Amino acid sequence: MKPATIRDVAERADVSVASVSRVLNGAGPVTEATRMRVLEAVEALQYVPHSGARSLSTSRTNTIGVILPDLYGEYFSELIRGMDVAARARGYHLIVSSSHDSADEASAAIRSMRGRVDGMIVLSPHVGAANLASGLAGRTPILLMNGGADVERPSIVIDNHGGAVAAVEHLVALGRTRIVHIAGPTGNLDAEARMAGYMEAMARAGLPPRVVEGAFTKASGHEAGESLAAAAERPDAVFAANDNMAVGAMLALQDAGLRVPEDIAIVGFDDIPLVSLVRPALTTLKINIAETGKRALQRLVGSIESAGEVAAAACEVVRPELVIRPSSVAATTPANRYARHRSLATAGEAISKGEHPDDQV
Amino acid sequence: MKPATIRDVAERADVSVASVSRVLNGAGPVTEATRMRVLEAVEALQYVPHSGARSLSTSRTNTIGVILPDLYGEYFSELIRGMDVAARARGYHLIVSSSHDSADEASAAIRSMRGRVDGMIVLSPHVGAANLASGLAGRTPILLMNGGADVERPSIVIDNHGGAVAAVEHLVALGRTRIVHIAGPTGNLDAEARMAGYMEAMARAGLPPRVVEGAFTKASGHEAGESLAAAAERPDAVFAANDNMAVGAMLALQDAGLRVPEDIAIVGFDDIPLVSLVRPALTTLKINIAETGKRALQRLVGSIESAGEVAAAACEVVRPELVIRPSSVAATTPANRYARHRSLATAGEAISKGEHPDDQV
DNA sequence: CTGTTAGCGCTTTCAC
DNA sequence: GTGAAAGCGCTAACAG
Repeated sequence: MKPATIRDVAERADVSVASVSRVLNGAGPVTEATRMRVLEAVEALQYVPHSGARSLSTSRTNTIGVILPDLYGEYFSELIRGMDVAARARGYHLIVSSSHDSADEASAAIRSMRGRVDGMIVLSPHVGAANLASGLAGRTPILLMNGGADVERPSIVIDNHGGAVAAVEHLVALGRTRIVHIAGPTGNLDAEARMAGYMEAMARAGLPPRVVEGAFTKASGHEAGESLAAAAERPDAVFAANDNMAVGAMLALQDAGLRVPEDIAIVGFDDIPLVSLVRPALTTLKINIAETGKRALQRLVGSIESAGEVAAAACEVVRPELVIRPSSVAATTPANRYARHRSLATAGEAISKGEHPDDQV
Repeated sequence: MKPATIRDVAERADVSVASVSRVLNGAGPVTEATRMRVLEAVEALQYVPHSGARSLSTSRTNTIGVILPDLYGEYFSELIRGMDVAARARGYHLIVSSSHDSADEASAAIRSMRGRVDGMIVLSPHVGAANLASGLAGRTPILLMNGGADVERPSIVIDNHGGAVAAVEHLVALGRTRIVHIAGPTGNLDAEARMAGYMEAMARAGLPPRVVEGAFTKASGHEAGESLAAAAERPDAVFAANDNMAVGAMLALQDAGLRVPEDIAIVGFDDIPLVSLVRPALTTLKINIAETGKRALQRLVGSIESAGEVAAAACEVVRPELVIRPSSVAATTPANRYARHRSLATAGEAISKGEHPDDQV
């Protein structure tokens, strides 16, 4: 008892498969009479077109693939959410593939998507432009989001350098002088650009740079925080390469008895939803993550549908915005309990405003 | 300059397409000689099989669809992460579809997956067993995770009732008597079961129930918290139907000047990563979310590959585990600063242990 | 307006 | 061992 095919429908409606196809796709002329007959047959047979077969003949899958290095944390889920919204609005499906530990795995994943997607968005830092150029994806349109400003192909990059500079300048303006950077993993282009921005801004401010390693994870931030707390010369500010590490570091520092921001100010990067829920809420460089994902998908679909026209193979830059929260600037009122209230109010506000529209189980 | 097809490879290797297929699939006998020739041609032509076409002839897509109501927050991202891990381990792709506001939309999404997936995991609360039964998905194997313990078809459900009872009993054991429940959205089976558990446990304890509405979102929890803080008779404990609402409520209550857990204890449900990062960390009913997602995928794939054998159409139950954190039980030491330390240490511990393996940008 | 037919790219009997 | 050919389900010319 297999599902009905277009042929079954044609038979039952006593028309040709072509007519059925026409009716179903709203393409081509059809009498109202046949139209009805077809629809009735479709109904009776519970017919649903086989999209795989359709793809084969149209060579369009209405699916776009997303290659991620990982699926942990809010950064990626926000990104996917944005993409999903845009995709569904344009009638596309999303096929996600993550956890590629090596360049080989990522390549394999990309390859395995051929014939399955109309284009893909690639975030894997392992996948260099070289890999892609080597025909990995064949003629499949690709949009890069892996931090490398690639002038040759469509991509979206964050202005990491500018963001980092803004972070440091903010801390310097606050009078902090011993500003440490918790770096992201080496090899990650976003991480490296943030570090470069930090170095440059520090140099410009005439301050000695100090970098401790991190891996973009909360755990690595926590470790970094512990080492800083135990260090001989304690910093008075931390600029972490992403929010996860900033949160991890903050917990470790607080754990060590330091007050944030009085003893040590903290600035993160990304503005994941989490940062406005921790205490104190984190100052960070805000990227509208979901919006960026949405934008990425729109651009990709645009270039797919314009089918090779002006491919607008440009590199779009997203400029993060400094959002100041209590982790760097204590409330204006000196009294400590007021500071606390201030911080809570801030977070509360973010929530009720629906800034991060929220989760459902 | 279109991508090479199997025919191109056959031509170049001077063999038949059948042989190419055999070599590539490792099926059927082939001389080492032709084998080499084929592989060489594949290499030269950068040939990658068109999975769409393969699907059409094998009627297997190696893709499973995931229908979600939403994509907000950590619950779903953790779930997807678990599924993705399991999927990739078994050679499957994941196609996600979310944001279905209505039953119709969800149905359409399910239907549009026909011919595209080998099976699907459905979480949309809108999709009742009835809809599914009416052939929506045709013969496509489905695994339900929408809270309804459906004995007739494969599903995974959380023991919401038991979890809720455990939550209330925990609070009662702590001596709390004015325990309020922040409920999830009506119509959501998980939410309703949690509420029922709450009611039963309260009755059993001889305590008057008191329920305030919520919607599983942080914002709704925040609102609920505000109303509770302003209420005439202030509760001394809150059991929220999920962690998001618990966190939202906690922020509102703290905002209103209440101390957690001294003035009011809070218990959530789910154990999303976030809850061990807020202050105080939240007591909650832990579901190993990623693990559950992994399990769901494994079961589905199992039933797909056993192709109708003992379909094990059972309803599997996941029992949440009460994890006690400082939001319900203050540290043993009376001094306040110690309590603070305790709470931080707890969270720090969770991080460094890699309980929530973490994010990368 | 409608039916016929030729593929889309691959797998898979079934002969040779 | 290998090749020829028949589809998988659908769309898209091209005739009628």
